Amino acid sequence: MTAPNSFQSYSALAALEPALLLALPQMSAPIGAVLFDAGQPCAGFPLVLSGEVRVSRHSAEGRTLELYRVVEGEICLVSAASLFGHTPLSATGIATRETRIAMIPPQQFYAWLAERNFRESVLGMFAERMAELTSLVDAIAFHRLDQRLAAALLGRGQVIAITHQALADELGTVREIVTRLLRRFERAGMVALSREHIRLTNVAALRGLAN
Amino acid sequence: MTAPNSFQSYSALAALEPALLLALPQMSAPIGAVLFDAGQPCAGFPLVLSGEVRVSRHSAEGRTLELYRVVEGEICLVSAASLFGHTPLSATGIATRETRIAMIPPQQFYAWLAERNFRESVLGMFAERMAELTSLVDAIAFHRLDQRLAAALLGRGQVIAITHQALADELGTVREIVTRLLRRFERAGMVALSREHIRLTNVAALRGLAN
DNA sequence: CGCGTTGTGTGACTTGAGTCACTGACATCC
DNA sequence: GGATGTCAGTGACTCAAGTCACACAACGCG
Repeated sequence: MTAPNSFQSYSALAALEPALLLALPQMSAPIGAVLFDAGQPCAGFPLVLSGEVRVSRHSAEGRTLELYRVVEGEICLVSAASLFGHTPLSATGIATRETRIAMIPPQQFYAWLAERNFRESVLGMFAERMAELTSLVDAIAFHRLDQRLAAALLGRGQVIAITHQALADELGTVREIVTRLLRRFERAGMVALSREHIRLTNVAALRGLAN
Repeated sequence: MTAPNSFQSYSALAALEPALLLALPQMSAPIGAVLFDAGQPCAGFPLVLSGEVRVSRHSAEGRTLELYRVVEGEICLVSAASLFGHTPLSATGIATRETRIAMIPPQQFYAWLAERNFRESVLGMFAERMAELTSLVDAIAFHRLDQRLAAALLGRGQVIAITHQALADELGTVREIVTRLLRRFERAGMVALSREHIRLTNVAALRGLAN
């Protein structure tokens, strides 16, 4: 099922020998599978060939906060940092759907970093992720949850299929709060709610709230 | 005043030609000087030769949250990320005291990244900082302010000379809250307070609170 | 020494967020 | 078509954190 060009969404890999890429160990994971966990050493640099990985931190009380998601062609900040510093992983990666990844073993990864093309591409994507993480810090520290929820709803199309619990896990809060805020949005005419579905009825207002 | 070995606290630079290092532009900044600001392009990779730089985000309401500090021998995560990605800086850097820095111009920085020694050292420090930033996210999202304040007090010696406002700026909160929490700590026998000074009287209890 | 500046302490009040304990609504699978 | 599990909605309550508006002490300078 893995076509020779499964890697083509990674520009970082463009200049590398295709045979080397095909020799990389691959694995597929079902929805919900834990691909790596905070505290563990990093097994290698993951390339998402298909599917999606959710990277998050978990609190002692069972709450969850999403740091970012990785889809085909993107890199994982936490894995990269862990490899760079030979330090344990600082977050957990879970497949949000059936996901296929290839792993670049650590030694291979270090060697490829010597290649200008690979390095600059990886570091470039790395930097984007860093900026996102910094905005996340800022959002959590300075913005109210309704603003963050509004922001989370935007850019996913008109109709969003998601449970309130899943939104709570993204935002680092609990289900009841998401429900309450969504109902407030609904009363304000910004969204229409139904089981597992949120339809945006006033995108401008949501955008205004999100700033 | 810049001895030829001002760079020696940077192991990343050990293998580089000393003449190149001495040719780097240097500047000194007084306490409170803004060395770089969020949104600007990054002027180069700063090496702190002496002094200290505080890197923080600022909210619209005038609150401040410290991301990390850079002293001699350390690197600046935000500057590095900005250079890697050719993206604007995502935070602001301010000298906390008289500070002397050397700037590695962007082109020079990219060139040196090709050197294995420089690259691995820079990326290694980068990774440590990333892990700290991830813990910060987690702390803000999941921990109460008293816990974070307790943590902020530890590891600075028995007697800390700082204003409540400065602590508030580190934690991303306001002065009154810090005052209130510190008084609570005092009543619980954990600290003794006096103008601009906090003396830790029960480190174990503070550590317990901080987890 | 007097006086402005800076740093602290506090009380009253507001509000955002989380917890608890339920009630239903819907979905689907024997 | 009842039984079961997942989602969603809600009211009552608690609490952490922030805001406002002060009072006042210590400092340091002319």
